[in-house]
Amino acid sequence: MKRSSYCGFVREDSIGKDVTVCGWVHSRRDHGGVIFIDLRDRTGILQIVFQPENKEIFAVAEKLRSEYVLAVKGLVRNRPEGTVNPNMPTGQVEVVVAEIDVLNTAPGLPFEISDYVETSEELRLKYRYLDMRRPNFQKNFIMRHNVSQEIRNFLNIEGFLEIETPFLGKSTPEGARDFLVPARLHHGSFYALPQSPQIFKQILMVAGFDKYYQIARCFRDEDLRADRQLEFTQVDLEMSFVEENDVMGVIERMLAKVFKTALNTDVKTPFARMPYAEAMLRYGSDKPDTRFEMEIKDFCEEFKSCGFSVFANVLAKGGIIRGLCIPKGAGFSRSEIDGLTKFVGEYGAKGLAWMKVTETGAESNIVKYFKDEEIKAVIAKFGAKPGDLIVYLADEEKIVAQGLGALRLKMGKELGLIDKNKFNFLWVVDFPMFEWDKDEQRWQALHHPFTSPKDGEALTKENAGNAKAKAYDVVLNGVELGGGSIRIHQKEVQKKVFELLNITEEAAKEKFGFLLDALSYGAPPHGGVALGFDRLCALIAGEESIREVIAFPKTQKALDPMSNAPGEVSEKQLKELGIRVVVKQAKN
RNA sequence: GGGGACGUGGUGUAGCCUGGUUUAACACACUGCCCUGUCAAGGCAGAGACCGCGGGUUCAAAUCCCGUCGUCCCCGCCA
Repeated sequence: MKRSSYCGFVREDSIGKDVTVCGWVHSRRDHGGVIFIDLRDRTGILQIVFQPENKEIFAVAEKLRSEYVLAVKGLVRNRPEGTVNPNMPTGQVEVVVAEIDVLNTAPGLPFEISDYVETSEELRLKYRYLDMRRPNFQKNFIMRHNVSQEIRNFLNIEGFLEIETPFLGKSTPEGARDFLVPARLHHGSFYALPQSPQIFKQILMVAGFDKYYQIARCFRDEDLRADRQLEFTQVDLEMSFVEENDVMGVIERMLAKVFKTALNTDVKTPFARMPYAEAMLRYGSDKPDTRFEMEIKDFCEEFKSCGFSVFANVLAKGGIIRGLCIPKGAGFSRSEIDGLTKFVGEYGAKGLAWMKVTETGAESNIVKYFKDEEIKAVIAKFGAKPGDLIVYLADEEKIVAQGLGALRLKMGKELGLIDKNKFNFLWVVDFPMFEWDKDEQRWQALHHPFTSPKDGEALTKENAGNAKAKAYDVVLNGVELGGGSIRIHQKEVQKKVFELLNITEEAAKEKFGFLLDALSYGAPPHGGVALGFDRLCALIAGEESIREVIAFPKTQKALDPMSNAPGEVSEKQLKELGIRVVVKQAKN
């Protein structure tokens, strides 16, 4: 039997015609005299009917079980009056089976294939081929395909060229841990899988390809999270003879197109823009979720001469005091507030000061240390109402911002302040060039070492902390969708940046001398951006984890329960690679 | 490297705090039978777990303690 239609495509216009459909038995409803089967393929579910008049076929139908694979031929007809199912796209019609081929059978399943039943992550990954049969999952993957095609179409029309860059490259000194691949022909040497196509795409600009893109797999050997996998996909692009606005404009138009196609949502362009410093102050994050207010406020001024020694000491040491007003939080119990304290402790905060706003002022165990006008100033700054809870962190700026930022998000979620139907796009701009690494006592590139400073920035040790970069991150609903920058195209500027980063000339030459060489041969001004494609798809699908939009992801411990990767290899393989010692992890 | 949550028939959970009256309960799935219009079908009957694994406490452990393994979330890390 040759398939004439997908299940999901059999609609009213097929009524009166014969169709042949193929698929899996999604469910079977045996009424004794009539048997219904929901036949499922990637396009949807179609009801097929077996009636007892056709004894031979009816006997076959009685033996069908979940996930058997069928080909059936029959007449499409309107369902009898009163039996139309308005919840199904194909609910108006049904196929009366005249011929059937049972193409395959299946044993009892390890879990139900249903959008209604949650199964443990491990089982789902072990039987990923069954997990992926779930209609929601299929929908996610069809969406992912459509989004990637929309991106390709858009970029093609805008004049971008798709060019592939190598997976086997050279290990780079900064950034994430590389995956290494031993070189069989050069014992003792290793290729590295790319963390991103960054250097290659810049060299493509030097080569004159002007507008490049690639939907590229990237690899980072770091610990996994709900939004991080060892390998992930980036929409990577780079352009020549452009400035920040040009690159940002491409991304805005592209994302607007994608959201229109995928969700029929109109995205307003241009996106809002917020300087990095403002994002850190108001939201305690470089990827603010602006779907709800509850902003952080600074109280260094209000408390500069307060009588609370904890605050005074922090200020004296150059720290800061900021606070958050939790609406109706005064009802929190002491242990709930202890929970909040523990929560901000994860971000390095040593404590959490708090006061409950009352009709007359505020109350808590520390209120006595403050003057009335200090408390009034705080309440006025927040516009706080009686019944609200105000919490403060006092510490070095990074800890305060991160702690309150995380607390803001947690409270926003728990208090239901977030409108899930909103898509708030935002550019975070004016990033600093460098960030001081306390542990290593040196400047680190906030973005990457090829990021151009703003015009006229002095690249001196004294100004390193103030220098701003031509860098931009695109944020959606508190998720960092991607980021990019205008790159350094002049050798002299690059040299200065390396100096500040403490990368010696030799080290720079050794690690990416080929990029520096390339830049010296007439590099055009250029810049680009990379978007996390998995994160984008997860947001569109409304999924919390990118695993829901990746076909074969790894577990949190970086394992694949289906293939059992990673696995041991033979002595012979190791010998060929010139690897002599196998270090096995000790049992304890 | 660190913190937290979870682990009970095939699946999802309850029971665990306050150990014994649990022959470990419920729902879904599964098997058989009934049923000619269901669609997360319905009815009846049935099979199926010694409670992740190891050790300890106790007269007695799914329940308390220690360890271990696995899954997830978070911090660190991810330029």
